[in-house]
Amino acid sequence: MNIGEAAALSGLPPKTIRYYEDIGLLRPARAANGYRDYERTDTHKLAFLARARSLGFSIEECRTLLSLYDDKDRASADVKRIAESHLQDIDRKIAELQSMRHTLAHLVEGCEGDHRPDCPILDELAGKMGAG
Amino acid sequence: MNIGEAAALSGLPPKTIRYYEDIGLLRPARAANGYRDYERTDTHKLAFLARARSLGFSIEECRTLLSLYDDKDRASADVKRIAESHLQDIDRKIAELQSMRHTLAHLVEGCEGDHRPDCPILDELAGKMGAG
DNA sequence: CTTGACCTTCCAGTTGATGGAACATCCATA
DNA sequence: TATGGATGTTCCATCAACTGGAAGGTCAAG
Repeated sequence: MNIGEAAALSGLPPKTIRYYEDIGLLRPARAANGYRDYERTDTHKLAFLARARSLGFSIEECRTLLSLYDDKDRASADVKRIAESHLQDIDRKIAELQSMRHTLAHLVEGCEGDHRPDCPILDELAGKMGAG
Repeated sequence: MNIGEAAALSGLPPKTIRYYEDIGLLRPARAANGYRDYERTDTHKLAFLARARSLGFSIEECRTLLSLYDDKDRASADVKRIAESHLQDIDRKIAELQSMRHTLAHLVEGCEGDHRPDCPILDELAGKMGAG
């Protein structure tokens, strides 16, 4: 099938699919006219990639996951290790965002939000830490 | 002062400071020898930028915040609006990450993590949604 | 006068795509 | 058979927000 159909089946835009080919994630066959020619299994792998990416796995992680997916003899522990490491990444990001949220919410609270120019948000961003 | 000292005072690497100049965030004076020449107020602004960036404000938000910082007549409401909108962005990101975390943790839980090739993580990424 | 730390500019690369130009191909219809 | 529109192809540029490195200029100390 052509790239358009593969795109519809996998949920990835054609541009992205070509990009994934560029970086060597998935190389489809070529038809006589030079068009990319995707198999059913290719669209499965593309959908796999779409899902893994949406879960925040990096392209390099996806590359590894895909090779594990292709390897019928791999141990599930290999996959689990990657997933757990990614889980830790996510936890770190959440913690960081929550810390940012905390600080920012505090700044917003202290600001009157009126017509006057006095603004504790700018003051604190500027390093003039006040009472709060 | 030279860029090195401004970097030390603001906490930003010289490369980043030059980049900020490139994109028009902060244009310092130049000394006779062509070196950038920073004032005290410049280093305050650089530190302001460092802090705003570390709180996740985008460069464009920083540009706006900096112009508000410079404008003695601005209303604190203007600043508060930006900060609140950014707070919402953060909340959205946290929610997204937590949803990812949830799904992924569920996958990891279901995986034996042993020598056998059966791996629910890959299965589910592939779209074969099982019992769980 | 040399050494080395610092400064300058410019160009390339990062991540993960996305937009567009210029051109080829295919299919359906007039 | 012509033609027109929807596809497909390649390549190049762009986004955020820097970072690294090359090639060279300047400065202060010894």
